[in-house]
Formats: sequence, structure tokens, C-alpha cells
Amino acid sequence: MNDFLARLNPEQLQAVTLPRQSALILAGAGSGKTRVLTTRIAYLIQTGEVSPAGVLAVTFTNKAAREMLTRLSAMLPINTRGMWVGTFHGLCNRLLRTHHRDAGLPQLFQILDSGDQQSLVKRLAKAQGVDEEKFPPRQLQNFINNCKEAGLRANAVEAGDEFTRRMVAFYADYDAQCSREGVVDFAELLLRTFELLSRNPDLLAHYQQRFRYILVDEFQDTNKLQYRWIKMLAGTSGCVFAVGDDDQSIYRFRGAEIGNMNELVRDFGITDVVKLEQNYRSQGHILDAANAIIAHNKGRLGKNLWTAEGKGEALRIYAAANDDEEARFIVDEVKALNRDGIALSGMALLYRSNAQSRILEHSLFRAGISYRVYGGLRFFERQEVKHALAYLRLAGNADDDTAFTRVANFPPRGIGTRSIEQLQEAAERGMGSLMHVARAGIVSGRSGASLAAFVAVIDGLRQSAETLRLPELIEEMLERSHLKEHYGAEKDGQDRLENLHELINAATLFADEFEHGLEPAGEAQEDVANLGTPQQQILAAFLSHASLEAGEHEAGTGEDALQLMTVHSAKGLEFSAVFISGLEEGLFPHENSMLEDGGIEEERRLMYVAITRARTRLYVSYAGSRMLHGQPRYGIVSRFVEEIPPQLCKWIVLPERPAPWGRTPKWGGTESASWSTGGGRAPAADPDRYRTPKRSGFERQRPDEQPFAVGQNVRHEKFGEGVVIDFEGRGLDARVQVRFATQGTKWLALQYAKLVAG
DNA sequence: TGTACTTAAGTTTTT
DNA sequence: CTTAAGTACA
Repeated sequence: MNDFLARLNPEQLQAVTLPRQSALILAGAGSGKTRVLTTRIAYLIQTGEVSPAGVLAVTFTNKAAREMLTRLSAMLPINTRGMWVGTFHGLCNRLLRTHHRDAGLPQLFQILDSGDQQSLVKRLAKAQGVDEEKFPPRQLQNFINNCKEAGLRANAVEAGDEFTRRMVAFYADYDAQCSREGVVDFAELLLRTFELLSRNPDLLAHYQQRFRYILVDEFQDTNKLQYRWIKMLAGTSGCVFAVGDDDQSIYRFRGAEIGNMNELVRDFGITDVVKLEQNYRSQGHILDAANAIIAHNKGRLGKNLWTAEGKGEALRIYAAANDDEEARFIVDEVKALNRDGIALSGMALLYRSNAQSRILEHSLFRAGISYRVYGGLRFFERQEVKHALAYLRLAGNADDDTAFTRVANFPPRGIGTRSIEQLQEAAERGMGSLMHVARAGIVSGRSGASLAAFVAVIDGLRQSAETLRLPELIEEMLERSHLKEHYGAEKDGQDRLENLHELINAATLFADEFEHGLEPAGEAQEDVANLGTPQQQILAAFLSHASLEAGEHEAGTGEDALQLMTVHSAKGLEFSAVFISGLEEGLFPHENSMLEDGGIEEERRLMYVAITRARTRLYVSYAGSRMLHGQPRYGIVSRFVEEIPPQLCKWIVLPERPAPWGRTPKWGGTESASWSTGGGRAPAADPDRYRTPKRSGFERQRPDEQPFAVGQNVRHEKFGEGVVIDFEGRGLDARVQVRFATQGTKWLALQYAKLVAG
């Protein structure tokens, strides 16, 4: 029977077959974490220890949840649809839909994504006359989310100073506004569920009895609230099986607490932690590099990956003169690897921040290499799609002010800022929604008529929403709202129209699956079973789907394409060849992380994650200068490159190219070329092209290395010709003093001033 | 009121 | 370099 146990190694087997007790599995990268998790569930079900309905499995991403379900149905002849396997947010949504009354939410409450949340914060801040200089919306948003993720309502936050007090007051107003509108943000889904269960002992007892086994994926990424949530559901009799890797904790910025691992061990009396250290993914040199780098972190739970496979190839390190060179190098190498038989889809190009993808994309596009960017603008986040969704949201819940302000005057229909302001003032006085006061007809004249027309459109849609099938409802909405007409007339509106058609397609698919009870929509069926008409149910489910899963399943997966993504979104994936680009101080590790304590360690874990994505080939590159916001920035090699033991690496040396500022760079090209980019050879297959130069050639940039020397003639866009007479600082802080012919003497920050050698 | 233009500003990672 | 916000004008 248990043939799926046969393939496990001793540690994996131990974890899977643990007796009924809470456990922490410390699973290194590539050690078969998902396999252990799913096999554990299959094992428990097959041995009759628990029924499928008694399992609660939580992940962080929709992809991980889907993966788990797929593997489970391959292992067991059961219908996985009724199982509670999903993301924290998805499962909370499910609970809140089922118990919306107890949770104090309207039937068709809607979910704000972070964009929606930010516009609500902005709108509210403006209405209250909050000083945007002192309280940037972004900061207010973060404050609110941080509080919620710590499980704190506004009345529970300790405000020591006036500044915090103001933020807390805003937090309270924000929450009040959300409940008036009947919307919840991401963090609210969790907090609200937590409160729902802690306030209803009967309900809690019901779920505690139901979920005999709780399994948590990526446990190191749980925040305080999620941990309390797990602990509460487990109760005194529950059994938690947590799988995680402290070395891969990279989400502290959104509240993840590595400390939860120790908490778990303490709270649940876990005596021994099972460690999975055998790696089935990467070859030896790659693993050695990962181990060496992560060893610089302190306070680790301790783990060393090993592989039964050979050492494999050395890491390739490339020091480019600038970002263009770096991109060109990657393009050449990708081509060569592809000629050698590695599929493009088996290669990944990783970067620290999304901004870096543009130049890489540019080079790839020019070279005719097909590529796919993950995590860019997702389908449901495109503006035309958001506009369309806003109409649908209003059709489901007219009190959704965020949706109202988004489309009241889009397409333009003569409702100006003044009218909206009037509505907002009235809404604030009467504590009603914008739609509510709009109906009252307080705006007079031409604008009033426009507003009435808008209200009529929404009312019409609301009626249609009761009976029409989702795709037809969207068709009608596109007509009545004039969105179709508007984008049809816009000069580059064709793409947008196509996306709107795509939305109809998505809706058709979703509605079909929902009606036939198929995955993934079928899973949501239970969530909304006690609401409104069948068509309203589908609408609500579709809108949740759009917020919670903003288009992960994007098309194009069938095509063979190079995979571009941030290191964060690469977590959990693996590739034959991996390129990690932009290994410069300030970029990776990111400068913002250097201020926070523990920031560098988190960046190092990020690097660890990046390295362990690779199976056989790993490239690490950095650039001496990089265009950022249209200005060159001069970088020095990342400490992480220097933490890789030199014997694991080969440095790639390319011919010299002229530097953009007209002087010989100290970057790359200090030795003669061992190959030429123009050469017709397949470089990746040619061992001669790699040299291992003396380390000294790649030391960090020295403080006296400035792009401009004293005495040099320069030109500034506004100030004209001048001569450099002094400089101070380096890197991002570098400033030069320039005496201009006509404008006197000025200090200029190199980071900002457009200074050209002249 | 809406549009077309200018200017300023900002840029980590995401369910 | 892109995007957002602000201003002038029709």
C-alpha cells in the first residue's frame, strides 16, 4: 500500500511517519519539502488516521496550494476538492464568507488589494486634511498593515508620541471607513478571522475538532498573527506539522517572524526537530557556495546541505563595466547554453528588484530571445481590468467607495473633482457611502444629471447581476459603462480592449468551472453557498478570485522562454541554469536593508535562496556602473560575491570596451580577452574562455576612484561649462565641486547632477 | 470640466 | 527613464 513511502530517504520517512504529535521539520532548499508535506497528508489519510476533511494545510502562495493538491490527487484516489488546502488568505476568505454574519461583514464583502488599499488611504488622508509631507500615504498604509499583522486593532496600539498617536487615529478611521464600505484588506482577512474565532467559542471548538491535523508550509514566513491563528485552531488537542527553513526566511518586511520557529518548539513541546539536509537539486560547487555564504549569518538553527551527486561545474563570476555589458554577457551566455541543449525555460535570470528587469528585457528583445517576466503587472492589476472590476464591484456592493471613485468619472462623463468632493463631504456628514449620497441628489445642475446617469448605470448593472451569467454581465457592463467605446476610440486602446476580452474569457472559464464544481473555482463554491442569487454568488467568488489570485496562471507557460523574476518570486522554483545579476553593494544587498538591523542577514538569506535555485550552472554578475533613473550610479562589488570561496569560482574575462564616461574602467577587462563576443564559437562549451585571474584584479573600488578628476572639464545641463575643483565622498554620496564659467561655484551630488565630461 | 502639457519625484522584496 | 501630480488653456 504505502508505495509512496518507498522513495523517501530515512529523514523524510521519519518525518512522514511521525506519530500523532506536533513537529517541526527543518527542510533545507531542495531537500524534498513539498514531497514530505504531501506524503505526510497522504500517509495520514491512507492509514485512516484522519479523513480528508480533518486536514488543514496552509501555504503562502496559490501556486504551492495547487501543487500540493495536484500531488495529493496523484497519490490518493480521493476527491481533493472538499479539502482545506489553501493560502492563509484564501482559507480566511472561505471562513469569513461562510460566517459573514458572525464576522460582522456584509454578504458580498469585497477584498482590497494593495493598490485599492493605497487609494483608500490616499482618499481618506486627503479628506481629513492629513499633511502628506509628514504622513506619506505609503507609510500610513504600512503602519496599518504592520499593526494588523501584529494582531493589533487601533485601540490596542500603544502610542508613545504624538506622531504615533496621529497614525493610530488614522488607523481607526481607516477601519471605520472599511466597515462602512463593506471591504476588507489582505491583513484584515486574517485579523477578522482570528477575532471571529476567538469571540465564538462554539465555532472555534467546531473547527478545532474538525481539523485534527494542521500542516503549515514555509513556516518561517509566518507572521505573529498567523502563528496565533495556527495556535488557536490547534487548541490543546490539535497537531501541527510545520515545515520550514530559517535560512530561507525572506519576508520579514511583511511581518514574518523567524522567532515563530522557536515559539512553536516551546509552545507545542516539540522534543526533536527533524532535519532534511540532503539536497536533490544542486551540484556540489553550487551547494558549497550556498553553505559558505549562509554560514556568515548568526543565530541559525543550523543545517548543512549536502548532495550525493558530484561537484559539478564551477560558478561563473562576471564583472561587467556597466549594466549594458552585463546584459550583453547574459544574452550571449543564454544563447550558448541554449545551443548546448538547455531549454530556455530551464534557465532563470534573477534580480533583486523589479526595476532591473527593463534593461535586461531590452537586450533580450534585441537578441530575439523569448522570455517571460514574472511578477510584473499582473492581469487583474491592469488599469482597464481594474476599471472593469470596479463596475462589477459596484454591481455587487454599491457602498464600495473605492470602486465608486475609480469609475464615477471614467470614462469621462462630466463628473468632476468638485462633484466628487461634494459627495465626499456629504458622505462624511451623513456617514453614508458615496453611492448613497449620490442618490440623494445633492449635486445640482449639469453635474447632478451626469451623476444621476451614472447611478442609473450602476443600478441597471446591479439588477442584471441577479440574473445574468457572469460573461454576459461583463459584456453588458462594458457597453453600459462605455468602457468599450472609450478604449475603442483611444489611439492605443486595442491592447486594452483585448485585455477586456480576456477578462470575459476568464469569466467564462470561471463560471463554467464554478457551475460544474471543478477546480479551482469549485473550491470556492462552498465559500459563498449561503449568499444571494446563484449569479451573485458567482460574481462574488470571481471578484475574490481576482483579488486573491491576481493572475498567477498567466498564459505562455507552454512556450519555451527564458524566465525573468525577482529573487523573491524565485523561491520554491528550480532551474538548470541560473543567472543572478546586479551583485553590487546597495543593490544586492539593497541599501534600504543596511539601515535595519538584521537587514544584511535577510539579504544574505535572499542570496542563499537565489543560489540554491540552480541545478548545474550558476552565473553571478555585477556592473561597475548602472543607469538608475536616467543617471549613472557607480557600484562596488557585493560582499556576497566575496563570501563565495574563490576555489568554487571561475571569473570570466571579456575584452575591453570603452567606458561611458570616457575613461578606462577598473571594471572587468583588465586582462586581455580569452575570447571575443563576435567569435562564432559556442562559448559555453569552450573551457578556454574562462580564466581565473588574480583576486586582486577584482578588489573593491578604491575611495579615490572617481568618475571625475580634479581639473577635469565638465558640462552641466543647466549651468553650462565648468571645471572640477574638488570632490568628497564616494559611491552614492559622492559630490564634486565645480566652478562654472557663468554660474559660479557649486557642489553637485553625482547621484543627481547630470554631469558630462566635456 | 477635460485635456494637453510641464514639472517633480521616486523607485525592495508581495499574499 | 518612467509615473504621478500640477498647471494652463480650450
